[in-house]
Parts: sequence; structure tokens; C-alpha cells
Amino acid sequence: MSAAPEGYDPHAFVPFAVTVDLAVFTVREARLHVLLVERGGEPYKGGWALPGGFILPRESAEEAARRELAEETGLTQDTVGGLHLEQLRTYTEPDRDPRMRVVSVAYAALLPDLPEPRGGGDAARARWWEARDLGDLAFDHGRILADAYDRVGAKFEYTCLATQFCPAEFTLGELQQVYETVWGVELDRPNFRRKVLATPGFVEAVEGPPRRTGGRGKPAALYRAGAAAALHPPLLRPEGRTG
Amino acid sequence: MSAAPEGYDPHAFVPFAVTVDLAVFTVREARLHVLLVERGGEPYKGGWALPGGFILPRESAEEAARRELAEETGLTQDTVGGLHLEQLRTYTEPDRDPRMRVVSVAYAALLPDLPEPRGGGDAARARWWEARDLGDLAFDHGRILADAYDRVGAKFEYTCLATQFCPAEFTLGELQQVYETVWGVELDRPNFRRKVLATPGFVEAVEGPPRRTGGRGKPAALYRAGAAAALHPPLLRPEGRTG
DNA sequence: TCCTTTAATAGTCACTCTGACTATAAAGGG
DNA sequence: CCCTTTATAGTCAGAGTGACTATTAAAGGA
Repeated sequence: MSAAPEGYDPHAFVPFAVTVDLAVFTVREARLHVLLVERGGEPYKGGWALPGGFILPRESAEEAARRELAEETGLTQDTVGGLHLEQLRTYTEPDRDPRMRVVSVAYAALLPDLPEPRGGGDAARARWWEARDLGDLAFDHGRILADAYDRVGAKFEYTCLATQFCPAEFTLGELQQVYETVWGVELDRPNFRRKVLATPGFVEAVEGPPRRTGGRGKPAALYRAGAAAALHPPLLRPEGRTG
Repeated sequence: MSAAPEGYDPHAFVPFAVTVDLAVFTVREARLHVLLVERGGEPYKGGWALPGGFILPRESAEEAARRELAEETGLTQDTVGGLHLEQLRTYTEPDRDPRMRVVSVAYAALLPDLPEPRGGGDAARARWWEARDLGDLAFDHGRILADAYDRVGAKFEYTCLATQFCPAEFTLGELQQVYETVWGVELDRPNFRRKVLATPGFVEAVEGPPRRTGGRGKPAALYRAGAAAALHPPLLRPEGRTG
């Protein structure tokens, strides 16, 4: 009565199209932004969607995601190759694409603020949108984006992922800004500082005496991302809410 | 140069087979067990694999996973419908199945110890294996199982998932046993107890005076799973290691 | 029946981590 | 020179936890 009695039967499978979709986040001017592309064809023509595309015959989903990311952002393959791509989950509802059965593997990527909003990809139009006050997206991409946002917020609690939003060298104030933007809360500066510096491998001080300022005020010491991937113990959100 | 310039082109996609694979865990006699099925055909004929199968044309992946789980375990659709199925990740390496391009969405399920190891599914043979000292599994199922194990261990830290391994009513000692088995550590009993009882919604006391014993000793109070899904603050593993 | 064993439950104490603050230092602008 | 701004240092009380010790309630054997 079922699909595959013992092991797979290679002649009885149902063909699906498999795509990757990318939730690409950046923090610009203390606000969270998402990269969206405008749809050039039906359905949802003229609407906005997450960047993505089909997995090629000899590609893994992650390779496809990196390729698409490079195409949409104009980043070099090298840069994209070093980024952490977080596989979120796979969306399989039968009617999520009105034309055919499409299964989509969703990834999240975190980028520092880029000089140019987008590179010369082949998508009709791509641009950064502020994450809040987004209208409806094409397909189930609104749902995917919401899941991505939840995941990133949760991962900030127990990983060093936040440094991915920062340039190579950053101040603790900038790192705190990233947390505040993603979590949508204000953090106490001395406490944040104490916690970050007390976590081995989270950040490491940049040696040279060079310092920098964000406008007025005392110049801040510079740090770069450390070697650690996880935070022990975690840096929990105030009023902890777990998506 | 790429797959889908603007939006999907429904005529240019590459067809994939899409399956679900299940990592089904249970705790029997203080040891972690996994449900495996014996392969009846090539490749890996006679080897052991995770239960799973193709997604049907009008099914979501989660529906397919529940259907397969019911078939392999003999649980009723109702029982399976109430279980938490954790979508792990999706495995897409081009050569993970030697016959064809198969993309697999992996799920983890946690069951209380079942009276019968398996129901009358249509898999060649299915049985519980102790999680450690497993030989090699078919396909990339060893990798999937390792990922599933890591995920379950991590989720135990900040969710109430552990109660899924327990029957409807259980003692705190049994719940602790589950944690110790999954994490592979010993926990201090009074501290575990204090933590669990101090977490609102984790467990709730079963009213009646009925008590039960695990052999000798003082009878233990019974509890059932509470309404909470998350633990605040988390119950961290000693020597915290994050897979 | 008393004593030993076993397991559940109660309680203590010190240490760490955190939230909420206050204080000081180093810049720029009027 | 004072005022504003931002970084950095430090203080203090309360929550949470690890490591214990003590007590209670059963079963089983001498």
C-alpha cells in the first residue's frame, strides 16, 4: 500500500523539482535588512521573493546556495566560500508552488554591510529591504523568512554567529549593535562587554594601538572574530523567548 | 549561465527523487536504541538502514515521515500524529545514492519504550539496535544518525523533549535516566530534581496518591509531561559540548 | 522484629553568572 | 574650559548551580 516496500524502488519514484532559497541578512544603520529579488515572470510577477534557484545535476544544495549567493550579491566565490551557510529546513508542502511540485531547501546567510547593495546577478532586480514592514512575499517565502529570523535570533544565544554581521575588525559597540538589532532589544553596555570578553574565543583584540571612533566620544578598541564557534554558557536574550 | 534567471522555469528543472529518512530513538534499559530496517535489495543488500521512503505526490515530507513511522513501528496513526517529529536537515550530496539522484529530508522521532519492537510494517525486517556499537549503515545513514544524535542531545538542553522518551506517567528518576542515557553522563539526583521542579510547565505532578517503585526503595511520585515546550533557563550538560 | 539496603526527597553552602547600577577616561564641539 | 558623547572599569545583590549531607519510606533477610 505504500511507496517503497523495502528500500527504494528506483523505478517507482515521483519526480520533484528541488531548489534552494536563501534568506540573506545584513545589518545596515542599526536595522536588519534582507536581500530580495523581484520576480520577472508568473506567478507572483512583480512581487518580491527570496533569491534562489534550482540545484544543478552535479551540485549539492549547499553548493547551489553558495553559487546563487555569489550571483545575487556579486561577492566572489572565495568570499562566499568562507561564509557560514545555515541550513534552515526544507519546505515540501505539495502546493507551495502553483505550477508544479517543488521542494525547497532553505538556507540563511549573514553578511556584513556591503558597499554595493547587489552585484550584477542575473535576477531581474535585487535589493535590500528592511526586515520589518515587508509586504507579502511570493510563494511561502514569508514563512521561510520568518523561520530564518527565528533561527538566527536563537543561534545568537549560543554561537558566535553575530560576528558574521561585522566587518573583519569591529568594536564591541558594533557587535552589541548587531545583537540589539537582531533581537530587537537594548542591552546594557558594560554587561555585554563583560560577557563577550569573558567568553574565550568569541573575539580577540587586534594588537596594534590603532583605534577608531563611530562619531564623537572615546575611541574604541578593535576586535576580530575569535576561533570559538559556540558560547559557553550562552548569552541569553532578556525575557527569553524561544521561537 | 545559471539555472533559473528570474524565478523558476518550470520546463528547465532537473528531476530528483525525494525521500524521508527517520532516526527513531528509544531508551530501553538505560541504553539508547535506534530503529533500523534490513535492506532487501541492492545496493547495500542485507545491510541496515534508517526507515524511510518516498514522499507521495500529495504528501508533505512530514506527512510522509509520520506514515513511514506508523508503518515501521505499528503505532496507530493517532499516536504517531501526536508525536513531535523534528526535521533535522536535508541530505543532497549528488552521489549519496549510487543509482540515482535522491534528496532526503531527515527527521528524528523519540518514542517511549514500546512493548513490541516493531509492528507489521512492510519493511523486510525492522528491529531496535543499541545506538553505540552500530556497524556501518547503508548510504549516508550513519552520518544522518550521528547528526540526529547530536541534535537530540542539544535539544535536551533547552526543550522539554526528554519527556517524549517517557510513558504517559513517569517518575523523576526515570526522566533523569533518560537524560543520563542520551547525554552519556551521570547527573546529581537532588540537583536534577530541583531543576526540573523549578521549571514551570516541564512536568506536572499526577494528583492521586498512587506511587510506584522501580524495585526496592521508597516509592516515587508520578509526573506527566507539562505544557511547556522550552526550558528557561536551559538545563545545560556538564562539561557542555555542543555538537 | 530489627537491621541493612535501596531509592526518593529535603536541605545546606559556596561559587558563578547576571542585571542594574555608578564611576572614570578619552575624545569632539561650542 | 565646560559639556556632551562614547568607551571602559568597577560594585552589589539576587538567581542558579554543583557538591554535598540528612532524612524518609519502602523491601528483604537474619
